Amino acid sequence: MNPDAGGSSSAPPPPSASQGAGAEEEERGGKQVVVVLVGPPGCGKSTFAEAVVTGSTAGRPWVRVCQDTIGNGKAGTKIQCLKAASDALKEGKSVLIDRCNLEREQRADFVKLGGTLHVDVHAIALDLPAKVCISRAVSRKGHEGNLQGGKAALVVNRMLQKKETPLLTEGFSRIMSCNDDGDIKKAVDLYNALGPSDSLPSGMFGQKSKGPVQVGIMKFLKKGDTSSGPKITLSESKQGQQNPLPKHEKVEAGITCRMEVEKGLDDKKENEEHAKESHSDNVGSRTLAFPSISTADFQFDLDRASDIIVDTAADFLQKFDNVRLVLVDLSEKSRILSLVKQKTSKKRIDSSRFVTFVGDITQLHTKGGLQCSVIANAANWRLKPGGGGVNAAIFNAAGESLQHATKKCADALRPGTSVVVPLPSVSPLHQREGVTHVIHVLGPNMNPMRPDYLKNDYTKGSKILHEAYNSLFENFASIVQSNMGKQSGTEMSASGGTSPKDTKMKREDSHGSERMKKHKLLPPTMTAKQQHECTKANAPNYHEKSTVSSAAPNQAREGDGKKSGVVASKTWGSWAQALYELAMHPDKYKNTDSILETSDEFVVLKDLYPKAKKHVLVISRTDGLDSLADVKKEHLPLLRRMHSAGLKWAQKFLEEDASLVFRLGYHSVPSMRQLHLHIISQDFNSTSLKNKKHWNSFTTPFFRDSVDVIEEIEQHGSATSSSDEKVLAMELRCHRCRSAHPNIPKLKSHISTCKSSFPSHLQQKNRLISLSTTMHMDCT
DNA sequence: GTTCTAGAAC
DNA sequence: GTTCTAGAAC
Repeated sequence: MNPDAGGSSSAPPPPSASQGAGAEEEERGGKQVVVVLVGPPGCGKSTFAEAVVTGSTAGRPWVRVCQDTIGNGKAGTKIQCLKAASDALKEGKSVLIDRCNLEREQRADFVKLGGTLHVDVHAIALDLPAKVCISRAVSRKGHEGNLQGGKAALVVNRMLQKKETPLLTEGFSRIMSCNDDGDIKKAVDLYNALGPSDSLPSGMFGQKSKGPVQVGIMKFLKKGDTSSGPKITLSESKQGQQNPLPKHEKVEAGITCRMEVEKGLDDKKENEEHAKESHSDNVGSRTLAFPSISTADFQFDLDRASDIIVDTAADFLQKFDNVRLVLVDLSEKSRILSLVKQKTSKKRIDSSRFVTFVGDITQLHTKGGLQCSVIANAANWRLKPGGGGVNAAIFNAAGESLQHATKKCADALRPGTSVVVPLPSVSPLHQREGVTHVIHVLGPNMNPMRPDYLKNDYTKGSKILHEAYNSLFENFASIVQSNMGKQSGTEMSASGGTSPKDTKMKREDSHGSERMKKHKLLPPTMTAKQQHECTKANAPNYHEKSTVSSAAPNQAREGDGKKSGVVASKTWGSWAQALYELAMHPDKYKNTDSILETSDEFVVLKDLYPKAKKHVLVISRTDGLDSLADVKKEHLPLLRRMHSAGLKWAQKFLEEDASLVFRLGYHSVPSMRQLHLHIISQDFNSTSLKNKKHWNSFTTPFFRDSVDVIEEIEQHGSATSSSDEKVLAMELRCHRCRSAHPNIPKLKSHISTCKSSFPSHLQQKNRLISLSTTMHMDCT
């Protein structure tokens, strides 16, 4: 086997000499090597080491140093291992370090030993799926370290949580990842074929690109306490350099930046307008400037890319108010800018909130008169400076502090993801241009000369580009949200995140994830039988429904839902009929203690699956009024009375428990038909709150405060700014302090103790109902 | 190994 | 909306 093959058919070319010891190694012409095996019990380290020691066909002497057996056949110490390795090296042998070495610190001494003795150090990461390692470790017999059976599963688990992927920066000249038995065999063959004076190319090999990972959660893990718990480095993919903009496209001196593509006085005026607005409204702190991702050196099709930019930007702007996006390109002839501009106007996106800009992204303020505190960088996977284009320009303009700050945030980037780097105030880009954050983004590559070439697979490519922009915008929103938190009185009507700098992530201990003890649910509104009967009785007529107008439900009920011109855009499932049935026939259910109040207009019901200590519904009895989409001006009196009824019940609950805080509101897209107002206490202390959708439906813009809905209908005649269901998939954030949490149990554990005050926008317009607000209301 | 999520079915 | 469960994550 040719050692240059790198042991993996998908291996990228070795990285530049500056990354490893490549050039040096070649000069030395190959010599001994220390191979540090990295992997949990059960990954096959010993088998690997034995296979190399006994199977070497090229005459290189190997020694296996195994901590499990080094103490006269029994487990020994790391010091013994170091001594044995050192002795073997001095005898001219190469060494395989057979111990877990999962943490950087655990393997550092072996790397150092290589340095002291001028021997190359390789890492072989045996990255088999955890469950494979566990099942092997559990079922093995006669293990040298006596780690087998049930105990092994625990140990493997604990170890894997602390795993730190080996990095070249630790001092390894070569890192090879084996993700399955095939990879392992290739690696063994490679080392077996290594003669005494052969050397292997340096760099990273065999990294498997992992499937999509939710960026918010990645951020959470990345930002988390570094002393314990799981860590994910972003170094598990490979990408090449990206030169997003051709170097020859220099900006003219004098009038460097222009709004849009055409020159002229009008544009200059427009530029000045923007600059003025920026200063007066502080819009700069809510502006993201970004280059087109992947369309330059990564050769992504411009037409497709412009579609994706416009789509993702439109989605984003719909979700978040008070933010502005600026697509920047150096050339006034930029095709991507004109395509985007064209498509933006077709889509009727607010032109003040999404603009294209010709100019240098590193001089937007000084040369373009544009305030943008956040800029995006079309980064390379290593997050290194250089490579030309935007990446080089930004790293140059920002100075060394950006490199250091970047290093603190991430080691590398996967295509389709981004990472926020707070720009230190010493950076010239910060001081001169007012840039406070740089978001590095990596898009898909369609350039055969670059790594991770997607071979014209635009299905995959488009998906990754979508992910890249979504990730960029989400990270931008997090920064804005965090800034808003600091500036009292300013609002951004969306949930977002906080920047890594501002969020102190607490990592809950395992007890935090303990499931809550189950307790008996409230008596059901309807028995299963009753529900079934109601469904059966009405099902033929109820299955199709248009949410377009209030007339549609009636139509659907009258016939088969296929009346001419009516396109059913939402189907209510049989389970979604319960509230309708109750609203139409409350008498049938009056004996259940779930019904608190009935009037001609509404029914007040304890939620069958309360998502908080107190959670009731005020259900409208108007036939055909199913969701906010159906609500018109004529329904305002009803909405106001529903609100008053809700308020009354909240006050009643406050008399019982003064510590509660309530919100009254509607779901943007309800799951049950028949318009219903939620009155829910903000403790969210309930076993029925089980998943992300539950949480986000009450803590993101998906939850529409009743006061806002009423105001909106008063002003516009309809509830226009309803959020779509996409926000339900957003990362989990505390509704008080906005900290992010990796899963529901951890989130619930956090909110049970979080004492932060509520975000400022909730504290306005009586969106929150507490004892103090009701007392205030009584007085006025 | 257990915990947790997310998609399908209802 | 919930329940169930496969499989991903830990």
